[in-house]
Amino acid sequence: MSYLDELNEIQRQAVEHIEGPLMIIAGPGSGKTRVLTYRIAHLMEMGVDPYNILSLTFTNKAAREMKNRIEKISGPEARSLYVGTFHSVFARLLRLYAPKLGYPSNFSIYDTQDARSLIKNIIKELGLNDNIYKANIVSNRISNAKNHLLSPKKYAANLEMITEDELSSRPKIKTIYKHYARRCFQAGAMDFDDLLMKMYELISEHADILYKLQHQFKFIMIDEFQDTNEAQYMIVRKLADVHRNIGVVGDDAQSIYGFRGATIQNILNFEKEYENLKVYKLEQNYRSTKNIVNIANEIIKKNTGQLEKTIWTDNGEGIKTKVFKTASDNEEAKRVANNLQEEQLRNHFKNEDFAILYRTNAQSRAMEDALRTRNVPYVVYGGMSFYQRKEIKDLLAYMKVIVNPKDEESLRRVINFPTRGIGNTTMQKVTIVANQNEISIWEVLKSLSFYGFNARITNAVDGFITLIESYQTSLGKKDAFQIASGIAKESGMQPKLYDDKTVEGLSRYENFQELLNSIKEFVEADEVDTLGTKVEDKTLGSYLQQVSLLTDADDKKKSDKAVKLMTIHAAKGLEFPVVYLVGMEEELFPSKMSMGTREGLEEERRLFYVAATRAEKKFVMSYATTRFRFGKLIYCQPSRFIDEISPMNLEVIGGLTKPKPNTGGKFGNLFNKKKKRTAAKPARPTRPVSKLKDDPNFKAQDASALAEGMNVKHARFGEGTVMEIEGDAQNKIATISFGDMGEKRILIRFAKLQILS
DNA sequence: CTAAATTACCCTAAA
DNA sequence: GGTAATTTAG
Repeated sequence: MSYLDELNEIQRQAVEHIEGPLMIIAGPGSGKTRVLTYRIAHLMEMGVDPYNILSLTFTNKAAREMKNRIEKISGPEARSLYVGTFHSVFARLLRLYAPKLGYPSNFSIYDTQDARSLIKNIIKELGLNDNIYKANIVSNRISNAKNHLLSPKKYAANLEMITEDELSSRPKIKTIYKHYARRCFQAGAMDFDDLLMKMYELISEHADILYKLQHQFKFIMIDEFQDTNEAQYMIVRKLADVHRNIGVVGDDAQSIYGFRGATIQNILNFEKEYENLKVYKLEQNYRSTKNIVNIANEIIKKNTGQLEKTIWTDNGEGIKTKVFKTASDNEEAKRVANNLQEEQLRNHFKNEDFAILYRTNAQSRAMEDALRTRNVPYVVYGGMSFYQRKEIKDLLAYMKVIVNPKDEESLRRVINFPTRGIGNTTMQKVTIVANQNEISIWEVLKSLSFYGFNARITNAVDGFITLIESYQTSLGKKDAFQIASGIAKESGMQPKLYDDKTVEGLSRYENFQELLNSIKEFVEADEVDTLGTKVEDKTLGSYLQQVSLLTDADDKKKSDKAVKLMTIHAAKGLEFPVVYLVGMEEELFPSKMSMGTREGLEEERRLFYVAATRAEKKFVMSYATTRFRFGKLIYCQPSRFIDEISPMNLEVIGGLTKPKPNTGGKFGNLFNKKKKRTAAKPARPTRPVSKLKDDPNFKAQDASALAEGMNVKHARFGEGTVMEIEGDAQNKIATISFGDMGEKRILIRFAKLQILS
């Protein structure tokens, strides 16, 4: 049992814990994953059947890694382990038992976008004021309810929820929720939160299923326990109720998902609920320098009420953490990029040794620009991810409709894309009919003439239905790739994308092809799915089941040889030799939204704690005194978190960027092919030029731009002045005066004018 | 109905 | 700064 020798005393005790509940409080870098994996390997060594072990994580990546590591120790029998994210494990179980709840077993999964769009429709249909009932406020509310296991009925009867809604003058949310739930049900669809709530319903209402699962999962492990919400905890508690072999691993100081219902109560309850609980505290940090550990400790000390523990390290002192003070967001990005290249030259760090972390996804752009001009390869995680792109969602929607034609959101996406003469008015009428008869949109479409629609529309719709149904009949016979590539062509989607030769169009086509390739891989690969189990089933249904829960952090093709850019949230559980934490400004970090309450602010502090403890060797912070937000310049104060660190741990560096070294070819690489986000907008085919001169905002001075042979297509004044131009003035610099804003030097890029100074 | 042009809106993190 | 929604011209 050589693996036990790699552990320290407490780690070993935790690994050797077999029966009964246990809680591992694991500080950052304390070897938590190692303990988790070794414990599972050890259980198997002690004769526990891997089939009886369930291990839940928050990301697919963590699940996959865990499974691989166990397989290395224990061999192929590890494949029978049930390892996965809460969502993917529950989705898989729900596929088996969905009919018990009245759902089809090939139910669709609605992502946040789908859910929002449906809620928006419902708000409109109910005739509510969409200024008050904003889709994302309502959807957050519903999500919140589900995380607390409140069905529409329970919600309406819940005094607290109702009062809150009334106080915010949104008393109808309960009605919207009711409609939303019914529509999802009719569409045979579950949203992310349903995967939890319906799972709970399933085991609450069906004793036989509960019994079966309780006896299957004799040992249950939960990673990142501090991030579980009520629904997740209640499910697991029920599942573990017979054997009580439940092990949780977590760190209250790293609880950063309060916004999706995570509650520290789960850890506190856990101690009460399980009397013979054994607690193991892993306090030694093997990851970071003393400087970094000190900084993290200093910050977290400001929080009240945490579990008692002291994180310490035997590692070297390390260097002081640098803080860059810069004049603007772009300066900040340049500064970080320059420093990064300096570190590469002087200390031989590689691209993949760096992570740039930020509080909000929008901050990536400046960083991307700076890295791109220096030819430093990078990958951005999160934000507008691959699976959220329109072209990807559209193709997936076709597939989802084939598998589950009742899926309203997917059907809406594709019914008129590419255009086939079925417009908004038609769909509005169809929706009304569907609602009146309490049937799905698909069913209405199937008998349009019965409901009195005219022949032209009926024809168009019939064509669509025939197309979908022809693929439905081959669902059992053809594999996922055959169907996907077939519908891609036959729907006209692929040709349409192919014909678009604009820069964005090319990139869309590339993405589209990439999705098809990945489906091909899914079909051909003798591979494992997100749960790490071998997939024999290569049908479309099987593919869709797993793809709905993928994120771009799961993309194995994302390079290991690049600088990584991500939010702090996305960085949880990861480690990097050098970490830059950018945007250390009040209202950004801590976020303005969170500053109102003590709990909010404390969660931001924990977030800082997570960020700092990602770093092994070097931790660098930066802030800007001005920044563009929503296209507007704002002034920023340094984050209070900087003040909460004693100056002896920091080295503050002010001033402006040094002239950047020209590193063009030297670090050049073929690899960073990523396109500019603000990609070239080739001049549109001639259409009437905007009636700029009729615009009351049009200023005579702008005529100077026209005078230089540029054809102004579109102009936006006031905040963030932008003009779109036609012609070949690109990459030239012009001077234009803007009335009271004074003169501006302007770089004409990609048919857009950008103000330089 | 379709496609371009224009405006409105986002304002934190995500499975 | 970027997209989704709405308005307008064809």
